[in-house]
Amino acid sequence: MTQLPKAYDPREVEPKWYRIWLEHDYFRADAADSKTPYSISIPPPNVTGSLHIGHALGSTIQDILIRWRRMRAANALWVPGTDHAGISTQIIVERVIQRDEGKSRHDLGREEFVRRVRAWKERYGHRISEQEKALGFSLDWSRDRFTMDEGYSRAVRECFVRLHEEGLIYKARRLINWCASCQTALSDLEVRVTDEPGTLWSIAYPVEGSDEKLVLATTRPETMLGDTAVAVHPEDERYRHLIGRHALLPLTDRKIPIIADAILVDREFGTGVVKVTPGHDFHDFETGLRHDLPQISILDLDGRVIAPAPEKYRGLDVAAARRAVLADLAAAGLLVGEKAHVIPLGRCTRSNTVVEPLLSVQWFCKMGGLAEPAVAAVEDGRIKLIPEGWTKTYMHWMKNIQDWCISRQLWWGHRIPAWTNRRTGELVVARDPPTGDEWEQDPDVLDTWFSSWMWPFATLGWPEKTRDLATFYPTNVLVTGFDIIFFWVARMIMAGLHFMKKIPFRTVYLTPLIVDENGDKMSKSKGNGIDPLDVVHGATQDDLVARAREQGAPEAAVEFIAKSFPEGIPAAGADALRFTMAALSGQGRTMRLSIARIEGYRHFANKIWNAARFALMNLEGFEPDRFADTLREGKPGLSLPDRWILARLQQTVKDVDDALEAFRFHDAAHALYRFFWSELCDWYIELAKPALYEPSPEAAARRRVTQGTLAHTLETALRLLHPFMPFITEEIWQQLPKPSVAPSSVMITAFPGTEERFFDAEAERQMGLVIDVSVAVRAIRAEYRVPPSETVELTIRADGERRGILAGLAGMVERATRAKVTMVPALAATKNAAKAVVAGDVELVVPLAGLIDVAAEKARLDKEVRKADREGETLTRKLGNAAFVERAPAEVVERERGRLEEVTARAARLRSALAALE
RNA sequence: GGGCGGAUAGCUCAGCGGAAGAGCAUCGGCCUUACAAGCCGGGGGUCGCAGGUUCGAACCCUGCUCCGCCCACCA
Repeated sequence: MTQLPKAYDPREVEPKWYRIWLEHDYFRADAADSKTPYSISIPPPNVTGSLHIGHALGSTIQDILIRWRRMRAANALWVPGTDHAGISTQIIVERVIQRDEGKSRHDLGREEFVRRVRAWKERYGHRISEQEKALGFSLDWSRDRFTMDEGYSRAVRECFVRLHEEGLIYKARRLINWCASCQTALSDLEVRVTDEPGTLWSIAYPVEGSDEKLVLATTRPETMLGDTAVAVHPEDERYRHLIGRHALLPLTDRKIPIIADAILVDREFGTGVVKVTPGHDFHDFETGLRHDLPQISILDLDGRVIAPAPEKYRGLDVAAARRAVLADLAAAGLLVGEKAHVIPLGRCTRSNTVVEPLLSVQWFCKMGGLAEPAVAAVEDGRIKLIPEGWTKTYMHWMKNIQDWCISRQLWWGHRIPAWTNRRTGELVVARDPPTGDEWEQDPDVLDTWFSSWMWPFATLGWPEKTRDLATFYPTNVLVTGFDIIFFWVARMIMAGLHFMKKIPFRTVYLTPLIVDENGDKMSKSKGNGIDPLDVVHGATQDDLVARAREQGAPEAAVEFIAKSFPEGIPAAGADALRFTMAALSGQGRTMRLSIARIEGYRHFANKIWNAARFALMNLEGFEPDRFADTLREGKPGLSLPDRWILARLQQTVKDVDDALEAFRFHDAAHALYRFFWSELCDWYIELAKPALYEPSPEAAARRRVTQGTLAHTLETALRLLHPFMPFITEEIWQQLPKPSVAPSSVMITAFPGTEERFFDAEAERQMGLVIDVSVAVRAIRAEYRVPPSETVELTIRADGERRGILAGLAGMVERATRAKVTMVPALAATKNAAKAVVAGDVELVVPLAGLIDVAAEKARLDKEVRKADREGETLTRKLGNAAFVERAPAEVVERERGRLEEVTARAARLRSALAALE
């Protein structure tokens, strides 16, 4: 038999098996296979980034599903890939070039810059797949996709052109969110609104041809230079007479109309008057449309004041312009109030720059019509969101969806397939460039999400009618974070239904957000993030600090890292990390992760390892084929522990399968953990030892059956565990003696199915009795500090059936408690003994001459009596309640009666034991 | 302003209508020939607060208090 090392070391085992799995092409799916397809497309990570622990969570869950289904004979396909991630990639590369060469992207020029980003992608793109391999993910690498590879780019153009042909994509001058630092338009979703302290100024606008002044409040006085109206409420008596007249816009020579607009004014600050700046405020933009007002832009793309604002302000940035305007208003006596005010301020989610609403010509996609079928698909249950609570969030957003600004003023991305004729100004949207020199392509690129919303079908070959598409679309599950429900999930549903006429996936499983031990979101700038590879391979404190510095983390983050990991991170292996992910996945919306937790499951891996070591050391002479036949014939020669562990195993198979079916990964993980550790290791293996160690020829049959049960149980458990812990299960499984028909890898074996015939209530009842008795005796031993090496006398008094059962199982109790058991029909009174009562009226007596402190023993028994009495009282009261007996289900009443009987018997036995001490 | 989560043992969380649970931490005893990354045993909770429904509530309903997230002309 093979000798395994004493402690499990994943470092060599894991890469070895991944290599072998790849060599055998086990991850590859065949679209022509007749098995039921089961497919998942991985949410593509940013190609220039590296996986963080959140990816590890989502992908572990996907791999569990894929491996489980593959073992359940599905044609399982998991599509890998990466995303070009427009803005964030461009920013990263720009920053690096600036740092290393002191050049901006404009210094390099568009073509060269894009070439550089591609080179960057080539250099770092492998990092993600290396991480995914280290974590054991069974992705079909032959189908690896990138959102800017050639085929995908074609799909994006096709999508754009079709939507344009259908009139769903249009170009318009609109107010959009502009980030002056990224120099691009942003969608609403890329703007984060926060409440920030600001000031509310009151300004007086003189009324033309009158001494009256209109006082209005604003948090953005500089935008007054772009005002094109003043609005009052139509019902407001104070101003009704001014409607239709004009106000003299201070600091300018313009006069602007006084209009009535209930919608706008209702929302304002209570003065009853509102300035209207359609070029710089979303509400005002709408108001401007309602009243046909001119739209004036007084800021350029860098956020500097431009004409038609008066000459003296031009060139100032927003802050400077604000100071100048306020000073001039004050000088003119028109600044009449100022107070602190909290204002909601939009900031760019990438650069944190304050976002400026700017008038700009952009491409938009009409969403209303696309959203309708996507709402219906979720409403009628064709697509299910898990946890269900997210459905409402999805619905709300979808039912109020706005048109989507899809153009971005970036260089990295899918360039918009639209060309303008330099001579005629004609605009052409087409799959391919028009011929001739006079055509100039739109300089803008598409929002990244405009390519990723096609992910589930574009990765399978769309727009071609591929075999993959026919077989694997729709995919079965989407596993992703809830933070991108709007960005991505909702849009994929819309795109899938629009282009494929079919939902893109049946189930959306939304993972929790991983936060640190303090509940803070993990981020590079804080330094509280955990790199999955550090968990897998381990890292010293110095490693962690050095790498953080190298990646340009702020000094505060470096300090945080040094403080958080004084001992570094111990190598836990991929399996332990994966199991942790599964076990913690049920934690609502956030999931706190700490190294200590992962270590707990590393211990579990070691436990599995050692159980296997034990088995392999004791399976000599075992013949798997023969035992397989034996099991098929029934359960001949199986001992109680054999029958019991096989029953528990079946229960676990059922629990795990049910849990996976219901996407309850934590339930599955806990069922496995409990079974393996608390049942297989703590009880079965311990009770199996005598049979395994017994060398005599007479015991050979017994030994063979025990070996068989142990091997069978372990092998089945490994298959159950495989989706969670693929490496260690493979390593052990390969070494276990198996029936000759077993395939070449555990990953292509059949996932265990529930076999009803192994359920065994009687075995569970009997083992329950052994366990109860053993636990009680161990407690006595511990209480009186009996040295573990010392054998104690144990007298058991039980009646009827229990007497028979326990007499038969005395050997097991002896083994579990290091006792010598004597069964008696009646107890003799003794003061030099500790007593306990279990299972109603089974009495246990452990004589401990010289060790018993009568007072202490009395106190111990008294405590037990009181506990039993309390329980008895509750039950008596409950059963004395006529309403309960009448209305509660009969089986509940029956159970409570049984409990009362049990507790009453126990109390009586304990009392007499107590009396014997008097 | 609105919506959605959460509040259960020292910590992190399961349980979501019929006996309060797990892991970690803690305390005590053990190097017992698979495993000290281990084994055995113990302590620890008016299940956020107040009402209600029910024979029965940690669980369902109503209100309240804290904490977190999301949306914000649309909630």
